[in-house]
Amino acid sequence: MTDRRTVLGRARATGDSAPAVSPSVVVGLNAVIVAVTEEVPRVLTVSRIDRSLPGARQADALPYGPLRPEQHQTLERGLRDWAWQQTGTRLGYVEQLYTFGDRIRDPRAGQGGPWTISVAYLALVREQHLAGSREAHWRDWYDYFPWEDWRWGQPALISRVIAPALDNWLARSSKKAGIRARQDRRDIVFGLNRTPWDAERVLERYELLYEAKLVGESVGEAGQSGTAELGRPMVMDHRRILATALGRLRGKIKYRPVVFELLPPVFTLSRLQRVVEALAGTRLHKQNFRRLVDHGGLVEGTGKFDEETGGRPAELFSFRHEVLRERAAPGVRLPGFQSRV
Amino acid sequence: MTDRRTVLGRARATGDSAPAVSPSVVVGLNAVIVAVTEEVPRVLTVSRIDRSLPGARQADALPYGPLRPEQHQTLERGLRDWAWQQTGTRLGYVEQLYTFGDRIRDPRAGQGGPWTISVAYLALVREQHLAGSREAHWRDWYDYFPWEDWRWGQPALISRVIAPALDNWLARSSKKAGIRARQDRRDIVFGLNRTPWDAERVLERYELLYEAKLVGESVGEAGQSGTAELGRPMVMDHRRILATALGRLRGKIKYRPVVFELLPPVFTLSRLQRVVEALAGTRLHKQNFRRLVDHGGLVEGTGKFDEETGGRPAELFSFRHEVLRERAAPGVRLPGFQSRV
DNA sequence: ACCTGATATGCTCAATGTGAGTATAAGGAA
DNA sequence: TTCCTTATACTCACATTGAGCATATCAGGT
Repeated sequence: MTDRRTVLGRARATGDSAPAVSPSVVVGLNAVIVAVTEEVPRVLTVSRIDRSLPGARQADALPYGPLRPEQHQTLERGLRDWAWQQTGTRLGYVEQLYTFGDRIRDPRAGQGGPWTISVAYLALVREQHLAGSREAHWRDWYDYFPWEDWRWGQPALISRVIAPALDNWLARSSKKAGIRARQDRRDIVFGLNRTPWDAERVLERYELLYEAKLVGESVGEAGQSGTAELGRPMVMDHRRILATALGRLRGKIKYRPVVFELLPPVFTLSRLQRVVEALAGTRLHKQNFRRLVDHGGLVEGTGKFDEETGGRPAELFSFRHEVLRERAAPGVRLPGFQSRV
Repeated sequence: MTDRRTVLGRARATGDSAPAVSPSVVVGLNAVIVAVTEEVPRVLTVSRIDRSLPGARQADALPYGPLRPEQHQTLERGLRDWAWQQTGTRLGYVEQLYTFGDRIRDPRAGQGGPWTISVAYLALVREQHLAGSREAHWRDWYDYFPWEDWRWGQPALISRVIAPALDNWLARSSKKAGIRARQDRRDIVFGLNRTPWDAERVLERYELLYEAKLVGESVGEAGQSGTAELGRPMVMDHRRILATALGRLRGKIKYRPVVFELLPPVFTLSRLQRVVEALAGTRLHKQNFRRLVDHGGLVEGTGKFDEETGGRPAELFSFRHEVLRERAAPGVRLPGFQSRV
């Protein structure tokens, strides 16, 4: 108690009144820039050298840069700046995701070494060409998380690789109770043993694989079996950030009309549905989906038609901005899905 | 283009490979610690000197402290540490809220002055006595946001003070279109003109009042009319952080069983309902509420009864932890409410 | 013992929303 | 024309929700 009081005094002197400068903290800004082209959701990455890999190999990274206090007005503007400089992309819709700050995230930082805390953002853009940047690439985000795409049924990878590997992992627990706990966790996050698949648990799934040392980032120097299949690795903890973004986006489309940030001003309902399906990683019931967005006032027909469908021409729709005023929290709820088309 | 490339080169050299130290960034940790006692939701605050106020007056602040890289293992642990030192409270459930980082948030920081970015957390604790701390206080959070409590109908404050003041504000806009836009915004966030009240828009409401210079923090030196009524002010941007926390919590109780963090292990359904109502700021239909939590598998009866009710004794219930395994995202959905009891 | 007032708990019913399927429309290609 | 494809309309059973009525069980007063 006395001790607490003492420290409290210090806190007041240094912390609140005149913050002591802690020069060893670097604030990084990371951007998860998402677009959907055709049926595939993409994320914009740059190639970087990953010093934590043996031989300092090249690997994918998210556009990243440190906050420059003397230059950036706000965190978000700093982020837009870095995204523009590194990928040539002007961001539209941007939302803050999460701030990552474990010391362990950067292996270069030892005890007392420089901390990097990273403020990660999610940005949604319309599909576009890159202005000839050689180091920036649009990549299918399911390259990083192949187990997340259930549009063609449960990915074979899960039963073939992940489930056995996790069986192995849970057997490595010493106590009976520990095994039981690991079993539960595996079933919940991967939807095994008659537990339903929850599309939003992207981060939990990645972190479980990380803990079980099944993804490249956690394998370490020696290398281990079965990692190449489990998705393309990224620099440092960038895949964790990407997983956070994916999970958040999957949750958000259900209660906010953010999908339209990824679409041109006019679109067919089929195209809208394909974009939602690409993000959610599941199939939706077509008729019910139309009923939902149409009846729900999210879109309105333009009277024009798309002749390119190869069947009956589809009407072109546009987003009804007025819903934002009418309804409290409109989004594209996900009605039942069929894992087979 | 050439310019972009050039800067890009710099970015690689300094930003990614060996981050340049930006010594003028201080990372602060803020805690919004929430408990519910009886019918009132409370937040734990400390008294601090606010240099932005004339005469450097005392004002309420959130427990706050700078991240100490040499001492704190993770951001969250740093936060728990500060909360413990400043309020004597050990935190249980903790979740990251948002990272605030505008330069303008700290008026001491001029151009090139020290930036403070603040990582804010939401913590839920059970009601408890403070261990005799003289500067920490539990306060009714509706003291800060008196317009947010609709449990006894629409607060008189809204029609008496806020609506007229906002009428004044929208008339101050120069253009016709600007007035129309302000009108829409006012109606949406405050549920005026037959727009429904959306309990989650706490931050939007506070920011609107801030912009309209109706809350203490934005009035400035001169002082202005009608600010004392519009809630207790806080230091710097802490009330904005608090608004963020309240909105987030109101949203979260609907889809995650977090309310139980605020309750003892056993409780009556009435008490559970009163806690939810206190957070949501609205009344719920009693019978439907029980049907929801009971039928939904969130709670289970213990067979014991609370005799203190003053009527028929109420059964004591406890949280069913198994529900986390069974259902994807269980929460206490808010069925219809009656603004009058 | 009986009434009153309080709270708890059980049950009904209509309205709405959701999952899943069938039917029809309108294009192109064989 | 027929077949194939995609779009769009409609139906129907079932679950969920909003709202209210009815009954149960206590305390306290008469």
